[in-house]
Amino acid sequence: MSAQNAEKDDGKTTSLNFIQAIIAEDLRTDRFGGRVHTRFPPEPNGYLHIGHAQAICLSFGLAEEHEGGLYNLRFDDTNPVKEEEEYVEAIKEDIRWLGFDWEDRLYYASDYFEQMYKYAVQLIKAGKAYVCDLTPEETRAYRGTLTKPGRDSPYRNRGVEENLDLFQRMRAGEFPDGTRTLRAKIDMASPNLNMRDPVMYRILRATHHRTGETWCIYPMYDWAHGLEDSIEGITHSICTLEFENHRPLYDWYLDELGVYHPRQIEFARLNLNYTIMSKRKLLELVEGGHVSGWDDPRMPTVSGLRRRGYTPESIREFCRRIGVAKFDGVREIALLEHCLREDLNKRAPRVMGVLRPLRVVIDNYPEDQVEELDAINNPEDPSAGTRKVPFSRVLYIEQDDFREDPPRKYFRLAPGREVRLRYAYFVTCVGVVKDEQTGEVVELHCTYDPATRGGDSPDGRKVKGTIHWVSAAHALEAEVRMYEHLFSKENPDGVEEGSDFKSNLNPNSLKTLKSCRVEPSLAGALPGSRYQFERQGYFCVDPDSSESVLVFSRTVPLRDTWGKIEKAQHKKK
RNA sequence: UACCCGGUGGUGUAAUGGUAACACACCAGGUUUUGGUCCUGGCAUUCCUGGUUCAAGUCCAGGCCGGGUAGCCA
Repeated sequence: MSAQNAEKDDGKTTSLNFIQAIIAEDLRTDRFGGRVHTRFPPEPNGYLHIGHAQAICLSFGLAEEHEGGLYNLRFDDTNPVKEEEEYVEAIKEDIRWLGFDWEDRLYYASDYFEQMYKYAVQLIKAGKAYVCDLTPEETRAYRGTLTKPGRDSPYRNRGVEENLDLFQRMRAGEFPDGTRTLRAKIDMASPNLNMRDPVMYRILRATHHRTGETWCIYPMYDWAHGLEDSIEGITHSICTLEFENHRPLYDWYLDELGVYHPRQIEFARLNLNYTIMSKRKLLELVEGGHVSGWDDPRMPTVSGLRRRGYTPESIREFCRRIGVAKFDGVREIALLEHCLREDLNKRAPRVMGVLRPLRVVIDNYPEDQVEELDAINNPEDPSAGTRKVPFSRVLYIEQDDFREDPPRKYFRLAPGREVRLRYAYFVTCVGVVKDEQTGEVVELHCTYDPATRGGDSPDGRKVKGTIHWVSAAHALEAEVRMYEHLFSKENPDGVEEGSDFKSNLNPNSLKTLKSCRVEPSLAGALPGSRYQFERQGYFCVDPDSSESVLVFSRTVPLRDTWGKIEKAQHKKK
């Protein structure tokens, strides 16, 4: 066994991803005293999405898989103009829902502001930081460009005493916003622009959600982040690829200060096809009314996925399967949906629900008779047991399950054809009633074979199709929201000149079906509960449900082999 | 035009100098009281050119292609 491979309980050797390999190496060389301690550091300026979920699963998972490993939740609240308490609570709820427990290790960057200030003073005293009076515009001009080196600020060589005095007065609120900054004295000619005397503190008067008006100077990300990691004793600070260019600065600050030095490791953030992940664009969808809110079931937010009916287990499994790398590729949402179906198949109780009802009268079934038929709750889980479903003379079936003129390979109901009503009887279509004006099929007449009760034919006669149904007199009315991908293009950002991602919004991403009928066992179903509507998909009770109306979201449809056949037939024509 | 980082089937991930594998997707078949699940099979891969080596996806050099970086955002 290689030193970089780990042995699991089952004795199988599993390969390590590149981060696990780094950690294994650090453990081997005793770089951090045998510890593994990670963190997830969200800025409380928006809701978490599936990309954050991956980052959480990664960072927290890395700690969980090591004996004694720990993980922190830390709010990186260094920019009061964007951050709000509301987001803090939402983020905590989402992470808990995903199944992680940070115990008592909840931290805020703002808790370290005083310590950070002291560290800044230390750097000034060491001649490694200075107060700069350049305006933001001048600062930009002095920085140079990607190909041209920058120029030293005229304030770069102020004396230590003057810097100390000015910095203290910045904190005391003597200067207007934006008039001065504290900068690290590094190298204005560095090919890495992050090293061209980066700003450490800016003057900013804003009410901070935790520290209120205590501060009018706030630390910049690069200065703050490594200190936060250092103070908390983080060993491996996992972040996304765009911070790779910042790592030299992360290291520089910690080295100059001579403090405990965690290791920053970058990975490729999650991209999903048919999905956008940018906070800014998601916000635009919310504010533009293109979705109902951050928790709209079409949103890739954790709260949206939750409302859609996703299970935390399926999301964690997805994050496990996509792995982690430095290659910035695009994952297929089909894999997420596969993980979802796999989970729901095992646990979701089956029920019958008719989305687009078509009335069926069983001509030879007694007028007032009602039978309670046995139905299996979950064929994948015998312990889920059975339930009773009422059957009577007038039923509803799915409009899609009848064709007056059935195409090849269509196994469902058609004039003269016999099919099985699931858990009930074999029925044969003997009559079709149409609307005289529109020609639309409005009612079917069938006969049933009493010998086939429960769905088995004693004479061994076969039917090609089994369809679902509900008893008209017993069914509950329900609203069902049929969701599809929010975008109709794999890459929503791929657009013509002059147009933007919103032009790729899928006009069919939500279709609301108002007069659906579901079996009576669903009475009182609680928001958040998930079901499989047989032959159709997985559905979740929406919080919009009330005593009087059940509202379901379609979480994900079942695989649809017939749909594929039909599509292929259309193509041929 | 500077620096940093990448490049393995359609998609993503593995192979850690020694038979290029796994999952999803797709296609075909079987089982089935869900056209679901499950089972079987198929498809198809190391960016290019050199070099080192008995042996290179892996190491080296050069090229090509892609991404990131010029906030007092994170």
